[in-house]
Amino acid sequence: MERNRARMASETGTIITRFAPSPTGYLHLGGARTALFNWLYARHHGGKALLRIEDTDAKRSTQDAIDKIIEGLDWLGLSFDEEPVFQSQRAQRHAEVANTLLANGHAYKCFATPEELEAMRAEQRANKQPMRYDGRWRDREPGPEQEGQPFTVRLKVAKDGETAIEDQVQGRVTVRNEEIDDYILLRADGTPTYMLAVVVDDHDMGVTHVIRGDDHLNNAFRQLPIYRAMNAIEGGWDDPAYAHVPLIHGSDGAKLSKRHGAVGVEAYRDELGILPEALFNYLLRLGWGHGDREEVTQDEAIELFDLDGVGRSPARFDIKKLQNLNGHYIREAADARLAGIVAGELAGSVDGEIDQDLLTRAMPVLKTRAKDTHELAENARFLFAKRPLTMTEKAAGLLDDEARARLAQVSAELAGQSDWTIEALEATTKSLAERLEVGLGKLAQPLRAALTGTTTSPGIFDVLALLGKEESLARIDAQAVSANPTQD
RNA sequence: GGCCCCUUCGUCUAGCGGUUAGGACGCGGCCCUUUCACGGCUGAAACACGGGUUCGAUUCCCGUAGGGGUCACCA
Repeated sequence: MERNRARMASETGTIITRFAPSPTGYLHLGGARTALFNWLYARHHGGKALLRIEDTDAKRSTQDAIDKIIEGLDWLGLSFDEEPVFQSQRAQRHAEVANTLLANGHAYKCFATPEELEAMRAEQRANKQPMRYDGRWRDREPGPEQEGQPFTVRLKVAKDGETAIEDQVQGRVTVRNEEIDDYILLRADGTPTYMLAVVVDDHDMGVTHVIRGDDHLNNAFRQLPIYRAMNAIEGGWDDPAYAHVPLIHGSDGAKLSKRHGAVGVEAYRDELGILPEALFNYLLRLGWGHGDREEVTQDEAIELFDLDGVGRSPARFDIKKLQNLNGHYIREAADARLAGIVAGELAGSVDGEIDQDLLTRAMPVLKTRAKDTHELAENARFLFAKRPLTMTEKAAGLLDDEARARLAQVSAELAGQSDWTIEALEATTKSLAERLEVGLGKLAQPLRAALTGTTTSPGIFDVLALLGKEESLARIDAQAVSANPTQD
């Protein structure tokens, strides 16, 4: 695959990005945004967005995590090109590159034991020296005593000069080469380290733009020497372009933790009732801006997104803004789709069948009143309530004798109503209020309590129309006579 | 601790030498109104600090402070 694709990419100028999560948990917000930016950059430039699962740590990687990540990406509407690459399956190729490096003098064998290295670090720590490998095997030939001993393969990094990258987000960043130690490429058991694997995989996959969290910024300076060494040896290993995106912090400014956001994206759907397009939009605006644009659809995002719109400072996660955006997208969403979601959420906690058609018809007046799908479902619950309705405390308090008497009058009036439409119902009720010389509220609030069991709901005429004449009158009549007649 | 990055309203951001420093969320007020929302109008709210450069700095440079990241035979 490898070289062909790499060559093809550089020759055609096709932009190739990749999202490379390690499947040790779920797809959290930070990962989702990194995935989003990679995806958008590729789509905007007509390139390819690839997915690579960095599962080389067998102890921590699980199939469940892999499924969760892919599900999460899918839910957000991010579809990647080609089948995902599993890093664990490429160990041989990684070793091959390490050996090429070794054979060409760009890497060397190190026989230091883990214990020895730990002692070295302890000493550096005690002397307040920077902690890094001291190069003790860099220029040393193994003697007879090393015969048959385990060794690691380390990259031979230039000791003088400096390395600079033109980061697409952070700008020019320079690090002195002495800061970069001869890190391990191949472990004593012959398996590749992450640092080697990313470079080899990115190269072989033809990745032209490495867009990732800026916790990897320092890694760029460690990874670049591999590209340069391989380029010197066999050519075709051009430096990729880098874009290090600032991390997302919790609302308290600290690193994202389980407390605030380091949960899988599916939790936003299941626990917070968030729509994928809302999270998509929110994530996009977290760290990226385009003038005054706030509400951006997926298609618009593809059109507008570019790396120069990405900010350099870390952003805090703000649930309030996400919820506001979610409310916006709920109002935009198709009624039938929302009805489907709500039916799913209500299933099991509602007696009898859930009439999705009724739900769909109710959606236009329901969706302006919810900022998440849970709230939407709760607000729809009255549609399926069974008589006698359970009253909230406020609703019960509202239904005093006077209110009940009014309900009886309304019932009598509405019983003769043949045209059960919002307009007709409104006209009838208003004229009744006028005749009784009371404000409409005096009739509407008791009606609301009787019809929904609560004091807040969509417009009362909408409710009447939705419930239909028979059910409406039944609910009204159930409350029109005092449930607890005064004993006198 | 070494190295690297960051710093405009509480939060997300626009700004790319000269602006009444703009928008959005949140917050306050008003309007709409049968409740709750939605919607509309409106108000309070920011250039971290100190030096430079410049006729002029939010904007460019250098410090300081604060925040973050990273220093494994993890990824």
